[in-house]
Amino acid sequence: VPDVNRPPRRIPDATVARLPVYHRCLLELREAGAATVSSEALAEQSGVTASKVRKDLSYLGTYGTRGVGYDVENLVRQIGRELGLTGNWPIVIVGIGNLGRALAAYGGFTARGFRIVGLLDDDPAKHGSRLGDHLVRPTSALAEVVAGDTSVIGVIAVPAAAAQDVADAMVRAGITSILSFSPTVLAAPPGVAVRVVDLASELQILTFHQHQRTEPAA
Amino acid sequence: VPDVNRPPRRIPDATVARLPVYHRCLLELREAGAATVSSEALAEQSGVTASKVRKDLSYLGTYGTRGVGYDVENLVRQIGRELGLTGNWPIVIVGIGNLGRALAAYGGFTARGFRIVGLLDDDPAKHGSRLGDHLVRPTSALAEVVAGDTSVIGVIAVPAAAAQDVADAMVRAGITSILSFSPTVLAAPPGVAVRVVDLASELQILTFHQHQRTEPAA
DNA sequence: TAGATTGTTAATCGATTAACAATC
DNA sequence: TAGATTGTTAATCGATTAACAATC
Repeated sequence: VPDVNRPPRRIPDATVARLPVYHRCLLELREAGAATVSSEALAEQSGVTASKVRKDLSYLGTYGTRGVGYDVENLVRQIGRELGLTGNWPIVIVGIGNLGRALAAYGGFTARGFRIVGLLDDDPAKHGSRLGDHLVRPTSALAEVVAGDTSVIGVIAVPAAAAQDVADAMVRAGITSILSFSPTVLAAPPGVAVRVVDLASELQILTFHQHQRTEPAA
Repeated sequence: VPDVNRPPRRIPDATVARLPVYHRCLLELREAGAATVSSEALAEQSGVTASKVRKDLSYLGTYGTRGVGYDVENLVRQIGRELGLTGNWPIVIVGIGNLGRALAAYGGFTARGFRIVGLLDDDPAKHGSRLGDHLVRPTSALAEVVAGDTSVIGVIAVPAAAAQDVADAMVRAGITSILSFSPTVLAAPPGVAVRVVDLASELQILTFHQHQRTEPAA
């Protein structure tokens, strides 16, 4: 009887955050016809160190071959499996303003395995307007759109003042993964994963460094 | 002669990334009429721990009062000063597709002290079209728009395949801070700060956790 | 004075890095 | 076999946390 191999499957957050980058680079490498890739080459393309690449990949399993490198096709599959990239994640976007419209039309989501299942907004003037394959519907349709499918990912692009209400409604509808572009902290119960991308904060982090460089002797 | 106070002005990256959040919360608190705030209250509103708030703020200086808390007005000013928020950072957006248009119209940039000085795109069909106060111009106008002003922040929203070329052009034009929404790693010389926000990667990090929860015994 | 809350310390935790034995 | 490259170790670095003396 072979030993039941129970790997300590605890992948560090920092590693998880880099897996999508590796995945993207590997897709490009495959596209370019590469059969194998070394940690050195993948590191170069991903903008990290080779040491980091090897350590990160070692958390997933032993997929490399010493003296050779990693099989591109296999590594794409393994990282995709780890990230749960089944190629078919439903997303619902709430808030069809400038940003929501841009997200709805963004080809990058479709290309990376996501499909929109609903576009919601509470402005009656927007209801019924068509965006791609979808009609804009009221936010109250959230439960209907999700329909108990806990794999649906909620995307929030409403003004900050409305974001918490939308997040609450998403949680009530059974959503457990939320990506918000509203510049405000969101509270959510333990089982719900929330990521906030604040575009202005990203710029402000840049101004900090710029400011440090231009006025070094503050 | 008073001792020349030379504080070890090295602020950790993790702290810098949180300063915009504190700043935003403090603006809200000020709006709500709060004169002072405790680390506990600011932590609650910022979604972090009180210990973290105090440690972070201690890197900036000694701005709190024991037994009382922090003066909201003063803390807004101090964090703003640290981030270099002069209320007038010029940004140029290259790539006026869905996302670029949304960014150009995004009120959050204006509200947080940024102003657009140029909208550029290499599609001739877009040239001359008006977006807010600006006409869309060819990317070749970059040097002219920047005009040697190294405080200009470059925002990239072109397809991944074109992003490195745009980044190179920005660097040539004298830009030293770049925020890219193109899903690709960007190479830049040492003095140039680059941040990449990859929208699809953000979703993929969520699918990892979702996948872990739904298929715990992989 | 008594109660509240900061600023800082020290311990812990997690992430990065360099080095190299293992091995293809 | 010789050269290349992984997987892993151990050291280092940076960030978080809890605790509490200082002090308003």
